Amino acid sequence: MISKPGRGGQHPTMDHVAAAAGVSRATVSRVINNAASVAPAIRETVQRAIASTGYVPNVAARSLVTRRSDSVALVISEPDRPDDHSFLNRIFTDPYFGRVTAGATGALRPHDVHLVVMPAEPSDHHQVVRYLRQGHVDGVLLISSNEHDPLPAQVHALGIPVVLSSRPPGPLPVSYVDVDQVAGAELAAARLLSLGRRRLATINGPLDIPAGSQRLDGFRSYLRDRGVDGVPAVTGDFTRAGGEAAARVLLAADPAIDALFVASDLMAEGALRAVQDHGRRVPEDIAVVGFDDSSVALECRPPLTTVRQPVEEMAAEMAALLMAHIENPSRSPRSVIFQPSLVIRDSA
Amino acid sequence: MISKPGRGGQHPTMDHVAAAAGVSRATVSRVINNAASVAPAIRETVQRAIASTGYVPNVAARSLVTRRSDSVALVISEPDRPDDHSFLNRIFTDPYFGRVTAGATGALRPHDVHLVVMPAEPSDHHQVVRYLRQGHVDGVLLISSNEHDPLPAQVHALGIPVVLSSRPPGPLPVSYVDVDQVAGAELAAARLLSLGRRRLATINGPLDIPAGSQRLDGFRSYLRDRGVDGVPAVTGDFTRAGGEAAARVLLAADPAIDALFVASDLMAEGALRAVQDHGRRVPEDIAVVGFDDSSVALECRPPLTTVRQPVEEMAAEMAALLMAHIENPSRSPRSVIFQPSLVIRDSA
DNA sequence: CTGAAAGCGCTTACAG
DNA sequence: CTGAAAGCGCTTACAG
Repeated sequence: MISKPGRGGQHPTMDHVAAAAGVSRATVSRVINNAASVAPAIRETVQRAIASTGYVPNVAARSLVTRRSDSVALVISEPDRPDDHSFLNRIFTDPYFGRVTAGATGALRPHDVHLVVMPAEPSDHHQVVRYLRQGHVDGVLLISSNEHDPLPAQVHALGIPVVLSSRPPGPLPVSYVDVDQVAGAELAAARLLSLGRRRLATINGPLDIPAGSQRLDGFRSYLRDRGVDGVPAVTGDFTRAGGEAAARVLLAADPAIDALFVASDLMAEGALRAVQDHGRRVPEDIAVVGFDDSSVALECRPPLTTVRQPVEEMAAEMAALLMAHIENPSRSPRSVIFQPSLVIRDSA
Repeated sequence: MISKPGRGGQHPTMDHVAAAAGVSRATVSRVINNAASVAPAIRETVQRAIASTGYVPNVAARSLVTRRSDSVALVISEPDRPDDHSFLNRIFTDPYFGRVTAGATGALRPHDVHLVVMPAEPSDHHQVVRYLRQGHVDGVLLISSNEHDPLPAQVHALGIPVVLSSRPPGPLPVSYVDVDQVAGAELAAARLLSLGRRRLATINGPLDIPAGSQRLDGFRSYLRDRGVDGVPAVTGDFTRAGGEAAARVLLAADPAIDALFVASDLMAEGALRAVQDHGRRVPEDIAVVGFDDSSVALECRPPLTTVRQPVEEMAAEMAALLMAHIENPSRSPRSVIFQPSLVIRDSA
């Protein structure tokens, strides 16, 4: 007894089907893989045999020879935080990552490729790399925003197809998808200016991640070019609580600000609260523009005017690029940059 | 320096390691799988050979003989909705499913088992079943709340180990994890009564799912036993918008209600808005109790008093049960019921 | 404690 | 268009 029979009885193998159809195993394989060269009559016989035996291919055996697993990893590489009670919880309840997962899943489905979602704190990197090396997946979608994250380079060194969610830190010949961060910040600045606001402030994301620094730079330099200088900025951590705290700091320093650009909707939701707790109305006293157009923008009171980032589409594009690289490993890396747009609601 | 296996380059196999270590392939296999019977000196030699060759086992080959994939599916079976612009989006940004995913991922990690997350609308059932039959995974965690969902029975019929997130509809010999829904509703009712409220109302979940009907029944019968009858109820769909709409209906019917039990925090957040839009204060005019203790409970204004359901722990327990069933397929199915608790914050 | 050998269930050149 | 045969890279009874 080499191995115990499969749960629920023996599964039929390709040999059973071949016997039932009176053909060779090779022919059954060709029918299953839609090889062109099977005679219609035989194809039909085989299909009937497949149906009658209830045959389902064994994926391990197939993978062993094709060297394809038909699955792909979505690695979400995020720094851990001192106050992180639960890293996994933060990742899996974050609306941004949720949208990414939804977009990637949807795009992969027509390819019959499945997604293994792997949140990765720095301490998990080793495990992730080992997993990828073992050939569990055909490629990886790597969500990494931190400039100093070593994972993109490590994954690339594995020689496994990979697509990043933003420009790689340093010269890595790897495909990536991004949104034009600067253009997005400019859209926000222009809106606030057009509303006649001149006492602007901003809550930016962490400066060691491009989405943080580029949105800040874009916002400030657009304003500077139009004569608005010295715009105060406080750094938040892309969480609701971080946005709320940052807004308090800003309000304490200058209670008279009349406009606020917040680098994410989640932070904007927190900021809205701080502003309102401070007794100021939105948008009458302070106009607020967020970034992302995630579902929280609609849940805010008032509904948030925000810079829309088509996250699901971007994730779908990442998946499409990855599939192309898997299909053709010598394909040149390329980047796809999405243009953001302004969604005007009630907050500005 | 280990030579990296370039694109198209050969990964070393077990034979390479065996040759490098001067032993047989079988011995290398034993070292890798921690078989007890390897002499320490040989074990060490083999380990050095593994390191120097950069060998990593091929998982497909291993799976083919062990019949284990070391991954598990998390199937989230949900009805689609007429107004569902994006099913995937709804699933992946739902805080409840996020907590489930986090809990399961964390519990599986020590087993070195990975999670394939599969949202499944009714139209996807066929695909899901096929995926499971192909042996991609060793077992399935099935999140299904709808009483008429055929998937639990279908998956069970596959003979693959499965653990459900609630009592199966009908007599299915399958393990499941649940929270004591009735006890939770009673906790809410008792709290509201203890606050002196007598004009109570409730927003319940869909009645064709146990979490919907049991919370409603538990709430009403607890009150009835204490002389409070005819409590109005409106059904919501467990979304924020659904809760808001339901609260409006309730308020229109009886503007004088002084307490509200809402069957999920997400719906409670919506209800809070409707109540406040209606010019009524929480908790002064209307006390509100939610259900779940998800992160949104803390984000509400005021922070929500709610019935805590330890979702992450429950998901971890599901994972533990599943691993046990995989390890020992003849293990008897069992159910594990968690007791809810009341978390008192500001809304009641 | 270790090795030779069989076998897991497929796919795919290679002939015919 | 079809089949016989080799081979993918492992694990594991079986002998020694």
